[in-house]
Amino acid sequence: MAVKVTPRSEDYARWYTEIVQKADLADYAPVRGCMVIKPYGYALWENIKEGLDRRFKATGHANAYFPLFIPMSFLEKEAEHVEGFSPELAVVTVGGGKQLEEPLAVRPTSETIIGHMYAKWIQSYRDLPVLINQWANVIRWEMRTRLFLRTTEFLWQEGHTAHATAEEAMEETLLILDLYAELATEDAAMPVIKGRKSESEKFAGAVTSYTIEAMMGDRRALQAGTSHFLGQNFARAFDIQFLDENNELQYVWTTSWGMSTRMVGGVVMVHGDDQGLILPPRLAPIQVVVVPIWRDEEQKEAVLKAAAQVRAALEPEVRLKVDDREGLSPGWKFNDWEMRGVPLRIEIGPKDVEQGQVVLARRDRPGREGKTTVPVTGLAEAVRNMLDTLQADLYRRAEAFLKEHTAYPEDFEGLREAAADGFAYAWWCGSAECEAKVKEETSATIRCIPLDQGPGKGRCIVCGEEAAERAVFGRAY
RNA sequence: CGGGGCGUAGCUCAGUCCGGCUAGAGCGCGCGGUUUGGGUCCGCGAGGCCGCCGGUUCAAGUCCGGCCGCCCCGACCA
Repeated sequence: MAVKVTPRSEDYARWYTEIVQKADLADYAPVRGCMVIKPYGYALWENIKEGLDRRFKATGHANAYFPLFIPMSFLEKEAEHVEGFSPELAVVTVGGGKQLEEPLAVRPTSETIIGHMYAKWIQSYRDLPVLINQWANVIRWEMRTRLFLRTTEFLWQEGHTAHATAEEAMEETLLILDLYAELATEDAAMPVIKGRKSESEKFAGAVTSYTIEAMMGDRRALQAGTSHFLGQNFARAFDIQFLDENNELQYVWTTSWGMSTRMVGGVVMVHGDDQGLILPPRLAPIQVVVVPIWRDEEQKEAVLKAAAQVRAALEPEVRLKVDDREGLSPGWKFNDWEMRGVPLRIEIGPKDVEQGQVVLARRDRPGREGKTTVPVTGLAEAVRNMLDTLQADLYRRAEAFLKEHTAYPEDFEGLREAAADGFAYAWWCGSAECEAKVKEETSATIRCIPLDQGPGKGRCIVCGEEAAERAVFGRAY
């Protein structure tokens, strides 16, 4: 009965932090800015990971592993790259009790060391393309950290590819962006906007950065995945050259792309409510929880037997848990599993056993409204349908929310209002000055220049000059 | 790095202003009973270097100095 979480409307940041901990996703570690991902949170990450890994492999990528330590000199080889990352590097200067000859950076990302290796591996156009991904941890010494959203150490995948032509590399960059968007929309039920980053927001060392941007429950933007076209910047810095069909020496074209444990935070913030998490069925570590209800031993036996039959009917297709813990009331268990965001609950009591039925309760519809009684015969079918419906409804709800808080302002005042409420699509001339002015006056930034532009031209919402593109403005995480 | 807050039981905190004898509550945990269709109730119990170091004092959770850490808000970032 008692509310245990700060309501979202009262303090969104606090709601988020509390929910992540109370749903057992993560806990603070004894090191500043670091967190422990607990088994339940890790299981959620593993499902995201599997969704990505499957898609990468289906498109010809292979996993490999590169070292955690990167010689400092490597990072310094690409001018923009070092400038972008040096403020947040962790550096090892002592090893085995001795001062190191060359300090080692703990990888903040692996373009440099992978570039170094690619230079060794690539000789001929026959060696291309190289399509490698790695699952790894990285360290970035951030000022302010938040569980999952920005931690000093985080887990991610980073893909690094090398191609013979610019076209092919660009194709790869956009292919990956599509895979990210697919994971977000289909698995995480998270609507996203695919777009290009502005110069000021792009990855340090990239020619062009692409992103998927999602709207969180507080109407702020979360960059959920990025894919970079690196041109020949790293190829030149690391001398990655190959002989083409005409026996001419050329630099390769590279890409890099990443999605991180931040995505877990995104799932929490897109779907969660004041009762706790709401997990999309495709990603939920537990899709269905069975809560047996009994009064005496006789009932207990009958109910648990029915629960076992339900389990047998649903497993292994459905990830299911029977909560047969003693001494906890059903109501307590309901709240507990709601906090953890389990999409579907099956209640089985003596009455149900008697009548050959169970009660299904869907997480996205609180209380009695979300409950339906279904016969045990054909339960598997009903559960499968319900999970599909839930997955679709979660997406629809998030999409409606996104649309509701997206505006198309015509003037600067309108932009100010729209950006305070959510996302604003507006014409932008492309100048850094206009971009900076918006940031300064509204605290909103250009989240991306959407790939999906729609027709026509307009005038920059800031300076009034001709503008060829619309940008999406919003306050960001 | 700037601003604010906080370090006392596993958690949330009271006690600190105004020093005092055996350091408290609620939740959680263990045991027994009672309950179980939306966070049952009762009893008993375990659990503390009061963040760390130093100082003042007959006496420090409490006063003084220093240090460390964490959280929140801003500037940087997946």
